[in-house]
Amino acid sequence: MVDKEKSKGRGRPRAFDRDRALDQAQALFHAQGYEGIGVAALAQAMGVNPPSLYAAFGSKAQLFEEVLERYARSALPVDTLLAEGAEPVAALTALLRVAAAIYTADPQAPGCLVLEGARGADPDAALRARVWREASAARIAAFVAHTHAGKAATVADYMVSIMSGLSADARAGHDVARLTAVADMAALALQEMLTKAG
Amino acid sequence: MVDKEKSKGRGRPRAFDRDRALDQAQALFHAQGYEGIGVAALAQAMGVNPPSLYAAFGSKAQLFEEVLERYARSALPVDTLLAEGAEPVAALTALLRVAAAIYTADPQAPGCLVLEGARGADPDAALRARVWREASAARIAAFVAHTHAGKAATVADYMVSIMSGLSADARAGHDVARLTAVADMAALALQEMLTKAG
DNA sequence: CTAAATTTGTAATGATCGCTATATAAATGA
DNA sequence: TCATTTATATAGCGATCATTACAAATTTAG
Repeated sequence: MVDKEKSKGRGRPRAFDRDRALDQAQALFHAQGYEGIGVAALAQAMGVNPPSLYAAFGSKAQLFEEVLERYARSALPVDTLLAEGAEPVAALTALLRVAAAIYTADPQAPGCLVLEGARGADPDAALRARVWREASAARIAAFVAHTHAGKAATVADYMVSIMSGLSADARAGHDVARLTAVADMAALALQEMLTKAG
Repeated sequence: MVDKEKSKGRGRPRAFDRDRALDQAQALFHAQGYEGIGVAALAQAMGVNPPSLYAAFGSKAQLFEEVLERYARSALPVDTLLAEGAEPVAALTALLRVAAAIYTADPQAPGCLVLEGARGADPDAALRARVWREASAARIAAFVAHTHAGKAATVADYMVSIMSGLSADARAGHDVARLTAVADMAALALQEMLTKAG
């Protein structure tokens, strides 16, 4: 019984582009964090008044959830990098290096929106972000399990932990070279873990 | 010309224990984050009214700074673990394992107060926490430089990044076993980095 | 042309934010 | 004793928080 957006209904038509509004919200959430940006500032950047924001998205937390989903689905090319037949060490190393690049690509939106959101003080926002954090861990674990079933959980934990550290580095202002150096060093552990017996 | 606390002065004596008040503040900041706890709640937990808090500590940000310093000096036994003659791989591995244990020791205060504070949305608090984050990186870099001067900066970056990831894991609710598994896997990269030529 | 439906902008809600003006209480120094 | 100094508690400051009443505007259905 939840109303979904119908392309054409009866009343007054919406005066703003929902996707463009979400783009603006994503930029602000990424730059300032969930708690660092207020609804008034969000609404202004989205070119909308607060009541329209609430009518369209429900609440600040629900807006954040929609932004998180868009980001999680598009930020990292996980499905491309972790294709079924890919060599595990190379694929995971590539994922870390791409993360290092993407986390530093936009100086005004450093780090990973999901991983940073998962650490926020607001329990509602953190919970919603953690859903995607865990989804990413599960995605990596499934990939690793194809070749190293017994190590999948630990390797996935390790990957998410490394990416969380890279995200924090990016937010601390480190540049792509420093992030990449850390990513490459982290890859040494992948090599050891996945190519030696144990 | 900054007034320092004198053990005895003229006026009415302070009615609370400054150190115990800082303990309470540290517990709340650690549990809820700088932005997650308000001055009113801090004052109540410290057994003090807001004006006394401001008279004793200056501001919320300055109180946080004092808490950070206490925490940074006492949370991890860095000076013991990174003693001058210690073997680098073993010492740094031990530091990661101790961090994993400490970050999960108190379920109500998971993670590292400094590393989590350095990530907050409040620029004032984040800046003050980043001072200690960088101090830790410098401390580790100096230790590594004794034996591997050319790799000190990258290894220090790596260590801080790993610890930041472990702190995020702790805040996500992972237990000490999962954190330790990640720490041990991260140690494989230390072994590779510091015992092979390059 | 009218009624129902939906979005719009204006303006305000109560709550909480960090912080402080004010007056009183309690200590010391003269 | 009495002025000075410092800490105390009460109470409230303006600002901002997420959220929403409300009425005017704009659409389609009948």
